Amino acid sequence: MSPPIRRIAHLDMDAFFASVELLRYPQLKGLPVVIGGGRRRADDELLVRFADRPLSRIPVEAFPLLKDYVGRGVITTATYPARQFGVGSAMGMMKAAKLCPQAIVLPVDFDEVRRCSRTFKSVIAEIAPVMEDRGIDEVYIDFTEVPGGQREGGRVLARLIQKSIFEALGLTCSIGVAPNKLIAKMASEFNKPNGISILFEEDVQSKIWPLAVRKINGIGPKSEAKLHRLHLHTIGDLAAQSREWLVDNFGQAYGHWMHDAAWGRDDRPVVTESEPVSMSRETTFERDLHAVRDRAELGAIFTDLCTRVADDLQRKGYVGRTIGIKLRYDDFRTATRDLTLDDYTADGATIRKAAGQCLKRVDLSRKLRLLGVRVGKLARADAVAAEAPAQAAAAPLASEHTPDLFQDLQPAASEPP
DNA sequence: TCTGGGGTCCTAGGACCC
DNA sequence: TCTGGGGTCCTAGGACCC
Repeated sequence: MSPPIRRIAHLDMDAFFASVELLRYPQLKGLPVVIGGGRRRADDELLVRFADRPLSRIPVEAFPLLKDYVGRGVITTATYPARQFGVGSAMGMMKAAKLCPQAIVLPVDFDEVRRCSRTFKSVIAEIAPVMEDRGIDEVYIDFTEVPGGQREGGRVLARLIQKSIFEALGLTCSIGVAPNKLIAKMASEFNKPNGISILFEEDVQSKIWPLAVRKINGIGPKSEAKLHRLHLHTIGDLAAQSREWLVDNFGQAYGHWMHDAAWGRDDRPVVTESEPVSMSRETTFERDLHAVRDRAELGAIFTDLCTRVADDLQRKGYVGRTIGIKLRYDDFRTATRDLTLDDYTADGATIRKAAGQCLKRVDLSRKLRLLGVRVGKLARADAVAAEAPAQAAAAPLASEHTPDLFQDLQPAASEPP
């Protein structure tokens, strides 16, 4: 018997956030629906107005429309009918409203989406345990050693997984099965929605090379633009370049990676467990704020962000040593500052104090549109407590700060730019 | 009317140590 | 005193992904 051939699957839930909403509002099936944007639930009013009937009986005409949307949000997902109009993920809501004003807008229901995410992943794990989490709606699965994983190149197992997820949730997904993660990821897009695509090594030339370079997971808008300037458009164009030429133009690491990617080579394993590196909270304001003129408001937001990161750390059992801030100016430039402490912390006041130090080192004369707080260099709280019990116990800083203020930033803000 | 929020990884310079 | 290096940590920014 010959050894099993490596078969890796990539599974992507179809229009996940939107599909989850359609479970609740089946009357919207087949219509252009867009998820995302608002801070406030756009359907709140609906739920009050039609409190007397089941959600599935709320008339379609009553739903909020994209043309009435105001705010700074972006689209998280669009249903396939909405995509027909050119609306897509990460697009600003205002731009989308121009393309498809009649689309229905619904906010993200994170709790429900997370619940569905856990369910579909546990359904997969029961069938094929070597699974890598790639975010809320995607996973890689190693089919190689799964009984039946080799049949028809993986198609039989992929079908079983699709069917099991549909039975558990009523949601569809698309699956690509290929010799590695890189090709599987591209393959999963071939037959969307509710599709399966099986690729082998020998298909790279015919199925992968004609695709745009941007289809490679790892080539983003910047690299795409640079490749276009060099007159390279397809993955085949990329594969035709020598390794040396790519290294000369894109650097050691990226150049070698690009060459391998273009030839469909990728030996990354499917990783079933990983530890977080950082945790952060950030928020874009409803209107741009000024460090001095809107001091009180900013101070409250800043303290709240620190508190929320601290809660996240404590809830998940982590502590961190590097505290950082991020701000985005009204012209969309981004600045970050960070500070590494001697001791690990998950304490809101300690984080607030360190973040306040960071704030003093950044230009605050321009208006801000976003503020964020990050904690990095994470370690498990129990591991650190076991190593240094005396330090972990002491937390004398909690009362040092009044809860409002952005007062740390006043001196720097009053200096000339 | 521009462009969310949560992440990871890489690069590059300077400090500091051996 | 000069010259040369290697290694690690810290910091800032940026590309990319979901």
